Amino acid sequence: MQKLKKEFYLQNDAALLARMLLGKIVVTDFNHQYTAARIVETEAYAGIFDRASHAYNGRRTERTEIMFDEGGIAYVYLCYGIHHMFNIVTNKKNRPDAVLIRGVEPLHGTEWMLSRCNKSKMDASIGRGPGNAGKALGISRQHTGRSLLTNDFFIADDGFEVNNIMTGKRIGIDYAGPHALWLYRFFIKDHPQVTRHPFNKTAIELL
DNA sequence: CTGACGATTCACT
DNA sequence: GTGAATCGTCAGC
Repeated sequence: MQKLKKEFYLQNDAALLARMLLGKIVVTDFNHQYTAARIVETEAYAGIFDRASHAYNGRRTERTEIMFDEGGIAYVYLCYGIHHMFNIVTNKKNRPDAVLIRGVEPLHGTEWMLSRCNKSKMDASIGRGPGNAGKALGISRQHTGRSLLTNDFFIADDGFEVNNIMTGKRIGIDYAGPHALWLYRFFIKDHPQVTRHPFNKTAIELL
């Protein structure tokens, strides 16, 4: 299992990175609670020209400043006062791109995931949806800005080959107007940890 | 300081 | 498909 290097995160095509992150493994080992899960659904948020992005039009705030930093760190923010959304910051400094991790397949440390999700046995909801994915991995707002090149928080490649990649419209960004039509969501076809949504029906398979 | 809202989830009809 | 939960963030005054 190979930890992704800094150069990977510095690439400038957020959509391509979102697609390449499918099949990779998120590893967290906070407080000696080792958990690992395979990424099965992502969304790209592409810099200052993307109306769906928090960094649209170059908006810098205390919260979004982290997106303007160099790739290879986490951007985690609170949504609806409940859900901690885990993003991977990409691209060079002052190019505020990010990839939202929307779904993961649990691989290791399922006992920790169960306790974090207040469940007694595994089911498809563990890791499904951006809120649940971060929750299962123990990622919360306090991890925003954290490097993904450390030993307790990183992304790895185990050589797994993803076959059926689908792409479609991003979810929950109606406010983005025409940019809501961009095919910036990527997921593994028919995977149990992929968000159930009407957009899945209009998604198309990549060759 | 205030009000409106959100890159969601879950239970329920 | 509909609606409530819940609070940090942000723009505006």
